[in-house]
Amino acid sequence: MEFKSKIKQKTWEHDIELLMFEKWQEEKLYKFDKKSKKPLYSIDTPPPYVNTPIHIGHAYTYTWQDMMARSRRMLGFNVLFPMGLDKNGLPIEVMAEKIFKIVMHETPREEFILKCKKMLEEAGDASLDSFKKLGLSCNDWKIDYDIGGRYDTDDPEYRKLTQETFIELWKKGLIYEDLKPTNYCSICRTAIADAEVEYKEGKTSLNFIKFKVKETDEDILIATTRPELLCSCKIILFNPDDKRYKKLEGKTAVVPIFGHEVKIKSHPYAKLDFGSGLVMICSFGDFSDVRLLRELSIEPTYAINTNGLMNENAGEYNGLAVEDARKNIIDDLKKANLITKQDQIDNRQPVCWRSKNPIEFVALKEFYLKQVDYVNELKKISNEISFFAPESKQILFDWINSISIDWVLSRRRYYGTEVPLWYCKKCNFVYVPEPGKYYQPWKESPPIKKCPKCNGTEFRGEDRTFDTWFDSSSSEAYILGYLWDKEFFKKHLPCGMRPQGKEIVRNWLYYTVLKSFHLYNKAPFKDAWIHMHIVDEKGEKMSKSLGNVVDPQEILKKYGAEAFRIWSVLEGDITRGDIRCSFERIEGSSKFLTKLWNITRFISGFPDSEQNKLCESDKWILSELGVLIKRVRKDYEEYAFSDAANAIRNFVWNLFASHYIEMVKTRAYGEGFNEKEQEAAWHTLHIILRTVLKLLAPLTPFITDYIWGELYGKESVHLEEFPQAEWDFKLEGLTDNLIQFNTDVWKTKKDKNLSLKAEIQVEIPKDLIILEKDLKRMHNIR
RNA sequence: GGGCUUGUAGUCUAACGGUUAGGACAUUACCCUCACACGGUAAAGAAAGGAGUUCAAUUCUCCUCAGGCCCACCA
Repeated sequence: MEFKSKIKQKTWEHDIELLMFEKWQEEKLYKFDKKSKKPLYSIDTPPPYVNTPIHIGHAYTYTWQDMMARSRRMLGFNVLFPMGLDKNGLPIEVMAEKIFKIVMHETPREEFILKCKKMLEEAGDASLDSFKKLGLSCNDWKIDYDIGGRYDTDDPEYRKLTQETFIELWKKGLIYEDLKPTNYCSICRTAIADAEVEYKEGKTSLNFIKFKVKETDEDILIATTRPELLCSCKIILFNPDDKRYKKLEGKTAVVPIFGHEVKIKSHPYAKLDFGSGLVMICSFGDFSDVRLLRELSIEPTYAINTNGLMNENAGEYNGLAVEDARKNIIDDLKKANLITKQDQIDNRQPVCWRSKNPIEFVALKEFYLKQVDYVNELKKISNEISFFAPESKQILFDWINSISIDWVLSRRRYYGTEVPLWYCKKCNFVYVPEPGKYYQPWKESPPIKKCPKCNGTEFRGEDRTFDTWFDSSSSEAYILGYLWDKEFFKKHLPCGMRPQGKEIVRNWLYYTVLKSFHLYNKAPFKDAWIHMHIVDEKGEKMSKSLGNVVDPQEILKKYGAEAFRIWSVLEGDITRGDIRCSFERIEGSSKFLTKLWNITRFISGFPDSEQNKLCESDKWILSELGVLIKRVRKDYEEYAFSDAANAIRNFVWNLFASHYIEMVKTRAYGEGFNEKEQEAAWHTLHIILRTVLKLLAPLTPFITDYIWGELYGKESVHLEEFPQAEWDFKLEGLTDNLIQFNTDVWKTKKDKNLSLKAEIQVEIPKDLIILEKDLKRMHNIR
């Protein structure tokens, strides 16, 4: 029989990928059916920032999410796999400032917002092009199946949800406004987030200042870089192991110039070998002052105002800029002979990332969400989430354990969700509107005409926005249809899966847990998949400055999505460690696609016949296939796609192609076998191929669907169910000996310099005797 | 500085405390064997260092070293 393949070209050509994708889209292949009776599997995908061109890490992790979606679909779930874009907050504002050369606080709010919107519109779709090319099977609540129908976090609908959660939390009494020390830049005149703080290396003078001990009248030396804060000095600390100062425990010190008295206490924060070993804690010189005063329950005395000037607490330095106050106070201390020494030391000063101005802690009234009181409950709820990999759970717990203050919710920014509140101008009554609408209090009137308390008619709208994580931490509610069908939402919370990077465990994951606890008293998801990072070939972090950034578009263009996908899954598991990106290895992995392609070409030459009288070789490979199916199912259930891919590859290449196909080739051609035997081979070859295509479909959706269409189905392979072994053969025990026997024969022929077709005389081992007929033909055994 | 985490050939990745430490990519040699030279058959190549537990350790414990991540940070 002459070989005639149904498929002409010798390799998989990836040009066809985009056409296939468009066809899937037209057919609405992955349409989300909210009325489906199947159990729901929802994926709370991480919306990437729109302003960054999609990074190789996005390409990789979204591909894995797509594998979750596709495998769960085949396993019988109704899958909700939305795509979102994050369009709130600081990075957007910064980009707008850069592009339009404007400064946010100097631009009218309305105008600034319009500029942000304009910029986002232009950038939005470009970000999604790579996702499309990767073949992601996203779907959405509202849109049937169209990756362009993703959700945006700055959509009025989304912001409505954010505000609704705020209102609910407010009603539960979990939100309060309080005057607390906050990072503040006096040039930008705004509170700034920790993420906006930069550090500047520099020299500064460490001043050794004399204090008096009240009880003993002795002098002690305190080293400080911030003498202008003497007026706000609240306590003096020494290390518990510091023998020099043991005697000072509980005594009182008198602050020079200002004359107020403060306690002296031992505390491990004070270091033995720094300065004099005595440290004064002021309100507030840095983060640790804030932390310590809170820990020691000491009421702060603020010395600096929001305008960056010293206030009335600074006595004669009132009204001076911080720098000037420092100069003056040092002069005064010197005149009074109260400074014994000034050392020049290196230090890192926190500065505003934008103005490079030193940051001060000033008292600002901000909104807080309670969390400190609920740490144990949060841990309990977090324990209900299964982590992949399990070790990643610790990252969340470490963070929960480090929580010491409530969550500062409000920001003095423009492009974010507004805090939905109004204040009565007459009596200061706080009006909280009813949920169900998107409110913009800075430009709208409240939905009431009169103040319920004093009948006043004038209101002031709140002008602050939320921390963007306050938006993000409701993504699970958003995707589960909270806005459109509360019953559905209630029924399906917790969401099936939260996939995300480990670097945002402390905000995105944590805050979502926090809000879900407060609002629904439930864990937000069943599973959390926490990934590490893609690094370059040498294991270095990719960064623009190093010039080692890999653009996924380049890979997609050169090798295609399928090559990228099979590489991403054969290379390793990104939940267990960083993944190195190497073009060479992508090319290497893609050889498997060619192998699969050529196996298909071979099999496609034979009819897909029905046959019940299988030979023993057929039963053997089907036994192995049965083992593979079970294994892959388990791997898919546990998101171990890498393990599954390697198992499939190993089966296809090292068992099926190398041994089974070689064994039955002559039988399939009908040389020396009867028709029944020949048909048994055809039948088995097709069963295996069909099953392998189904097993691979979630990993490599293009090539499998293409082959499926050519050989088997009118309908897509992606509508198939996960395969089951409909046979019960148990011959997998033969495998090791079979491989060994074949290897030995090949080696013998090679050693004797014989062609593989040459006749040879060997003895077939006893346990393989059932395969005798195929083996004899395979090796041309006499 | 504190915490978490990881160290298997040039690279990537496996293996209940007992294996000749398996496989892949790259390398080398031989082979165009009618699905595939993006293939086949072979060859060479590995446990970071040290101590302990054990009859037995790549696997468990500790220390050192080297990465990675997170947090804090010199008053």
